[in-house]
Amino acid sequence: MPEPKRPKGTLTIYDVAGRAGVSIASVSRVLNGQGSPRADTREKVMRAVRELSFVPDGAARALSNGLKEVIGVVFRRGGEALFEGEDESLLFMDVINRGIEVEAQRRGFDVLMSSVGFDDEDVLPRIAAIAGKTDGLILHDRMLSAVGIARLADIVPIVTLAGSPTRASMNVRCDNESGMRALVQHLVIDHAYRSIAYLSGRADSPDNRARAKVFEAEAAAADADFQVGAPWLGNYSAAGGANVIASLLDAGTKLPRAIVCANDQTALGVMHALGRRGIKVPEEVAVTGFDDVPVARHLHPPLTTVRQPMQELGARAFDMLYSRISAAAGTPDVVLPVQLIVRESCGCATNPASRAGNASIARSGT
Amino acid sequence: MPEPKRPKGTLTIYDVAGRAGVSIASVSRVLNGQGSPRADTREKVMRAVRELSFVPDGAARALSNGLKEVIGVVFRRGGEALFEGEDESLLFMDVINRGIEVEAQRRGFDVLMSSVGFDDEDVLPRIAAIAGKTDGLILHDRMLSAVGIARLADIVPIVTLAGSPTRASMNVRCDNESGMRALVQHLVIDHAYRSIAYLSGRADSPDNRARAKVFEAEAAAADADFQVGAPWLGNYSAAGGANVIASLLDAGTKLPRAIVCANDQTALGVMHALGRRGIKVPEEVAVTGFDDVPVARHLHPPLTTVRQPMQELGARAFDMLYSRISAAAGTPDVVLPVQLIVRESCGCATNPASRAGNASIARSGT
DNA sequence: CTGAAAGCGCTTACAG
DNA sequence: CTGAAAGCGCTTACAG
Repeated sequence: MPEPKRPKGTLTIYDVAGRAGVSIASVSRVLNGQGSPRADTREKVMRAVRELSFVPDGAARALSNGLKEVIGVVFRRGGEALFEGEDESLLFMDVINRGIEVEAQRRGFDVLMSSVGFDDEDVLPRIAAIAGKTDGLILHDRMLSAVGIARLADIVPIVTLAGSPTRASMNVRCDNESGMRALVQHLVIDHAYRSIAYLSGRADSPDNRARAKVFEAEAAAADADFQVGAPWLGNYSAAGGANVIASLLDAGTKLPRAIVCANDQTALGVMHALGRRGIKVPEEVAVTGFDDVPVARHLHPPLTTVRQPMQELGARAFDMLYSRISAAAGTPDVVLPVQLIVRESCGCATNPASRAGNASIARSGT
Repeated sequence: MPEPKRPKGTLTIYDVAGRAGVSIASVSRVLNGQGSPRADTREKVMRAVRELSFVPDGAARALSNGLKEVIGVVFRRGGEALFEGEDESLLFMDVINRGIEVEAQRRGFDVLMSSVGFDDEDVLPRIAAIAGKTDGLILHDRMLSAVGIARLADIVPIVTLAGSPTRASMNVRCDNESGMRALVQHLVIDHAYRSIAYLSGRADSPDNRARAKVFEAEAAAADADFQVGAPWLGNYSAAGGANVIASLLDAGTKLPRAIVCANDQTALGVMHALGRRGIKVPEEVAVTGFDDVPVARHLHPPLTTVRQPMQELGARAFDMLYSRISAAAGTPDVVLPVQLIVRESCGCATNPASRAGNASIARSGT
């Protein structure tokens, strides 16, 4: 006997119960593996579920048991004009998000991915709406003020990325200090460069501040000439890096022997700007990045940088959120180790046998 | 007077109503802009909402009005062993997903991103669970059989990507036919290559079948020697492409003058394999891709390929789903135009003034 | 314009 | 083990 197809087909647990000849409570128990339903009860229910292709409504479920099994991830998108060679998809956020998603899946959680524009002013209402649809939030770098975080933290647990923990929220970040220390030491000690500059990221970024601080300390410790601040202010974008170089060159400034960029994107812009002026990297000016984005190994020369475990960063962020959701516990502050990746843009030698693609050995120029 | 902080803090619309001295209906109306609440009613409600940092629960809302304002996106992740230089983040899925998300946001929808492993067998239950949490589904290439789609389509509207529409689902895809036609004609006519092969993608992929078919037709029409099938079976991965070349070379086979790869990833693997054997691209063998992934312009030589409007593909997919959700209407089948991107791997000349990064002009080798 | 009340589709004590 | 019933936090006719 064909089923009387309901027009707007919302099949409910009542339909299943009716067809199986049991109560809705039994259907629910079978579906969720609660209690110990009798074998034949289970059979009847499963058959009805199969025949009807029944799928329980997530909203009803969430409302009933207070768990949506969804977390939200919020990040900034676009904003800076795209620079040639700079593609949004090389942004490391994607890798972090992938890490979050994979880990979430292990726990049966799904992930609401939501981006907000770089210049959007009042993002709190938007993030609040997401909070209402989820059990917890992971916020990428510089999404919300401490006040905004505190306000939302009353609604759902929050983990921030590359920030710092607050009274109300947890944080995961990478060990900028060790990474920058290794990088600067490589330049001023291994390569013995005596003049060196730090081309910054956004001034308000905690990552940037941490990197700048260690840069100064290590350069000073090695007694190298170093430059930071005023003319060297970038914004994490390739265009920002390129602009700084262009301005300095236009002003007739002599460049230092090595330029430490706040991130890979900036380094990309710097290398491009140097290339346009015919300045050779690394022969005349060495350039380094930070992040190890996928394209870093494909640059000319391949970029020396610091690799952050981005996928793990995402996974850890989810773990922290999950333990907070399920157990109201969780470490508030986690710092992940990083790794110096020596390629060629720092001036290191080349392995002519290998094409681009290796971690620490790659061929420079031709 | 300090609020008596509820331990597990779930603030509800009742709390707001109480504080504002109105009914929950009024709170709801103010919050949703329904009806015409009096100015002072609105005031009182908004103040209470602000003071309490109230955020309505998405699950309750969804259950009540039958709209979750969430759509699901499902795609395959990982699987193929990563090849050097091949990074997951260059997969074009990310770009498509970005397109979906941006468009969804315009409508106030959020996006549940969910990946399943490449080799996961029984994905239907997992996708069904996602269907239960959303108002509609966008399925990337080859996620579900027609039967699986039909089953889920009773629950939520479905848009597939790069497939074909079914009685129950809609589809968006790019115009493989025109793209491949332009590409092959460029090789056999503009470059006058007389021998040419198609290194395929996964045999079960609709995109692959469409591309293969046009390849054959155009090569035959130009009276060129062409090879397809048996030894030329790839799987869309760089490793797959490299393996085909290695096997052919090991078997002493003479390669054709040009190799048309099913996608950019495959071309990446092919170029790498050729490089290892000292075979020059494009001087000895020309290689082309399909997709125009971000890294394509950074290869050596820059890859000639066909650009698909991936971001727009995603946006259109959402639009189709949205009109189906909100109006029960929607075109079931959309085909988007593509563009031939001529760089250097096909044998085209170079513009020495520009470094990598331009669309159709870039410098080959050194 | 506003409030009391029903209902959205589940889960889960509570009896039996 | 199983069923009747309450309740999760909203929205929305329906009266007033």
